[in-house]
Amino acid sequence: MTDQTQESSNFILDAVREDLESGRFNYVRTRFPPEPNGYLHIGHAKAICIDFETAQAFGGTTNLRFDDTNPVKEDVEYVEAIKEDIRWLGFDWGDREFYASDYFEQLYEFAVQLIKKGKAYVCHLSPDEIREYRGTLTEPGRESPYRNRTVEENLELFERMRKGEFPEGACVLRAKIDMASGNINMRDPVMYRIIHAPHHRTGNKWCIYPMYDFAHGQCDSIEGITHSLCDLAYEDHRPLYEWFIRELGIFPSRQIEFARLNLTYTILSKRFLKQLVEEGHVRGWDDPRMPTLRGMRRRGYTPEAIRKFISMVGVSKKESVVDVALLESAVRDDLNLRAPRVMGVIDPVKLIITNYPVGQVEELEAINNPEDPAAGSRKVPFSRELYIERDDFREEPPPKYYRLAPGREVRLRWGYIIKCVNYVKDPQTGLVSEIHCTYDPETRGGYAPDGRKVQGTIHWVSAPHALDAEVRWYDRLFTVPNPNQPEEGKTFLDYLNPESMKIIKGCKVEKSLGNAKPGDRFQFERKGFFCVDPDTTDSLLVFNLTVTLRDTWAKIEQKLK
RNA sequence: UGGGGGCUCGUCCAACGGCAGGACAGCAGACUCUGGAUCUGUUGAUAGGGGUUCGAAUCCUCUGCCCCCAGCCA
Repeated sequence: MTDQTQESSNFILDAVREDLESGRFNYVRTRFPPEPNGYLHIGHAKAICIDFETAQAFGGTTNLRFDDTNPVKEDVEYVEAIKEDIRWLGFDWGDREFYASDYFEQLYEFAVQLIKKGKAYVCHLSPDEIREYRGTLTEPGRESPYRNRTVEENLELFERMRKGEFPEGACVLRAKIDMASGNINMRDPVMYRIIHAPHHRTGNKWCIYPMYDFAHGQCDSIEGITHSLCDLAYEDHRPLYEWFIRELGIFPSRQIEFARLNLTYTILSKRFLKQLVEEGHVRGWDDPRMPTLRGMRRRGYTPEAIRKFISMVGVSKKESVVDVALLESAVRDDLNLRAPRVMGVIDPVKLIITNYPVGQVEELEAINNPEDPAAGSRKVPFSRELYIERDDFREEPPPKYYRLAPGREVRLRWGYIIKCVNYVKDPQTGLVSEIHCTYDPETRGGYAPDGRKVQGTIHWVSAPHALDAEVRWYDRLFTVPNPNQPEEGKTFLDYLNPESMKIIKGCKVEKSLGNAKPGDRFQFERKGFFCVDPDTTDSLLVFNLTVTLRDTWAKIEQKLK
């Protein structure tokens, strides 16, 4: 019992604990800092969980801070979407919602402070020249000719930058650090650049904007963030993060980096996801095949399942690719406990019970969720004509197949035991078009009073009562585990799975689904978990396949081949 | 040939000088009115060499491999 709840620790939690014990900090505050330039995906969910849960573990709080320092890439549309997704995931930042742009004035003052200390200067080198002066990975850079201007001159120039006296690209403010540093980030990094573009929050108030490096750490510090948890990509930036804080003499937030999430059979790069949407490879940011939180939500994944998955993945500094099967397992595990069961026939074939009275209808009782007695039961209509799954009947059953076949018995879930006496084929297509069975009236509810064993149980719907439905059957978006590493001459697009979505029309589902609402989740017995899509109309139910059930028979059948 | 990181079952994560463990996946079985769920069992790993130590995945050292950094993006 207790081993089950064993507290899962990780290197970040360890570090925070040490900081508290050593007195480096006496409280914990983290932040989740998205740039409002796109939609959140499962990779962000990892960061969100780590940020919020690390703070929670020590009774601390987490700020939501939009890193809006580049007006040309950002939009309010995204801030609303991001907030919505974080809330959906189940995290609450209370009133601690901030924007880097809230601190533009303060940041400007910090810059002035550094200029006065002789630690920053205005540089007129062009972008190309800056790159050239920066040196290479193996050669040191050279100092800018503008590096040793007087404080007064720098102060004046920087003020004129702010006033808009220069066009974009004319000059930048740089930190004066070390052009020979092995760490390229320390070779006089740009602190401010000129962008004559309106900002989604500050409008036209500013035309100079701080770079990430000059904004992030200072914002952390201003907000009293103790632990600034971020991507491994920023490891190289930590010396700079600490340099600014030290030179400014402000609150010393601590940056700790962890490995970002990668998942098999998908991509999590914002740029590539955008390409999928814009080139029409998927139907939008909320396409159920997308690894975005909106996509997963529409697909039917629950926030609980996603959080569970993130906790199962763990936290480390090792770059890794997590098997998407782990995610699917978390989703099944969660849905298994909460999704009501219903009967839905994806690929229907007509079944006629020849000895059942024409016109007779019975209401049979079906349990809603065997995992949850509180879910109760419902009545499902039964009649002479049913639909069953085409795959649940074989003219010539393979070994170990224990569904319906000529002369064989099978149980209709919650119904009767039936026996196949005949079947008819469509001469045109060669497909079975009708299956004729007799039922055993003694077996109502599925129980055999004589104790005879009936191995197979199949799902069904009453033909005259069934509702029409469209099912969108999803598979992996890509055909290979790691589309991020294409072969020579290929791109991730070459690995798109052409069968990632199959639209199946003509499905038949039980009557009780008539009042299902978009977002409702069900288990179609023996098939999988499905979620009602917002495309559903009064006349047509549309379901998304969330995830299939484990299919042992499919494995057996595979082996037989 | 600069700087910063990383290498433990197929995958992800533990083990913090003391029996290499868990989850997912796989395999085998039990049970079952979902070939679901559940339960049981099981396969399977410390990158390599040297050293310290009673004892090393863990400490030291050498080697190898992988990732990141040369935006006026974040």
